[in-house]
Amino acid sequence: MDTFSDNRLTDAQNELYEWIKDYMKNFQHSPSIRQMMYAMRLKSPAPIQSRLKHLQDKGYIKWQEGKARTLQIIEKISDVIPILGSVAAGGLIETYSDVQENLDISDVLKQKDVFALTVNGDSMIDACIADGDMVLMAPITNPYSIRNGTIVSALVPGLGTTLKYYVKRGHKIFLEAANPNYDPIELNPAEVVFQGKLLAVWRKV
Amino acid sequence: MDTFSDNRLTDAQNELYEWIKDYMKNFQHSPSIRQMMYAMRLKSPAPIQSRLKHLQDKGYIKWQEGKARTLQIIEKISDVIPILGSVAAGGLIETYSDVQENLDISDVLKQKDVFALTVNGDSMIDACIADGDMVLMAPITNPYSIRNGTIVSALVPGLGTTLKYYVKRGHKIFLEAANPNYDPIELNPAEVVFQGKLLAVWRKV
DNA sequence: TGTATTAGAAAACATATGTTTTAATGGATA
DNA sequence: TATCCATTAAAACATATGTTTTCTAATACA
Repeated sequence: MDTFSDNRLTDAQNELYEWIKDYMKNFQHSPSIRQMMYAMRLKSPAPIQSRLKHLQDKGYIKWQEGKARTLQIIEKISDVIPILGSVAAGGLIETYSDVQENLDISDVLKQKDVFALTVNGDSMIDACIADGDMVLMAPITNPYSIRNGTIVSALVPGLGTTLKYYVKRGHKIFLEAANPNYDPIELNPAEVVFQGKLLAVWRKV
Repeated sequence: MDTFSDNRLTDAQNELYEWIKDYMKNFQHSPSIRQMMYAMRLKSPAPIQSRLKHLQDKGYIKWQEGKARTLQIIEKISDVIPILGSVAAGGLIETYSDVQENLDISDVLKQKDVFALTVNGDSMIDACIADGDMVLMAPITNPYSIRNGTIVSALVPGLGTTLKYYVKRGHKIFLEAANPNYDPIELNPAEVVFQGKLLAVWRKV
């Protein structure tokens, strides 16, 4: 007996399921049964309820009985990815079995005014930020709040923008690379504008 | 005139707004006005409606009038982040001005059965994959399709799972680290199960 | 072909829930 | 203190919507 056949969807069920997911992605809330009815070109809510029950039995959705528009999709939402375990990048470790938790990148993405920059060059290579990486940054509103060791994008007017470690010593600010081939840049606080601090690194291969 | 004061929320409005966001994150659908009423420790729906109107006027939410549970949070959804330009990680380059394009990570996330692994150790450090990084992997269905040089997670039964470069020479498979301190692992094809190939790297700082 | 099973239409029902109205309360302002 | 405004409570209303029932049409099966 195929364990998957239990959860397999009929065409009608699958069409409804895909439509629901699309609706909820667009509107951030559940559709009503009558909306699904129209979308499925039906003229009575009964078939929809039947399909919803099947989708529920097969573990695709759930809802709060009697409550309007309370569907929930049971599965990874957009930005949640199952973390299946750890991999050794040194020796070998035991295999992973099942989902441990979910990788949720939304907490970074949903922050206010997050922006991304493309990295050029290798001055941060020892911080594992490589040429071509995307760095996700949060705007810096208060330069005095930056802590030493933070990776920031800084604009030095007339010169340009750079990604470096922020280090403040006395009244001087040093922008230090994570690559010994580059010398620190020494600046007065008035000479530099800090644009963002590093939240995350994204590398697509 | 402060342009921000228009959109600033009162404590009551902010408490409701945060509660709504939390509810919708948890349930994937909108709460009802009476639920909000109870959550805000009120005994009548009128104050909630007043606060919702203010949230709407200030551009935080919207809904479909007369329809139950149709709230939407107005904010940049999901997975599109403005790319403001490049930063030098070498010398200095010109500053960035405006949005160049958007970083869309959904193409990776939306792939079928993508999963994530936590990286342990430093054997891939020269590939800029550091201890603690999350690697996003696509399942490998056909081991013969793996190209030399791909980074894969491989299960060596009885030993464990590891993240390495895949290299095939003749009838032997070599799992090579990106760190000269680690020796390649030499295997026969029958000894190893390939689970995923690297799609992207995610590092939250 | 005839029967059983399923899907759909139609109508009616129950209620969850948005909306409105009115009055009471509390806080700010003059 | 008196007045005004915003907030809340209470009640009532309208309807969107989940649910149930009954009947018919379509489909599968023997």
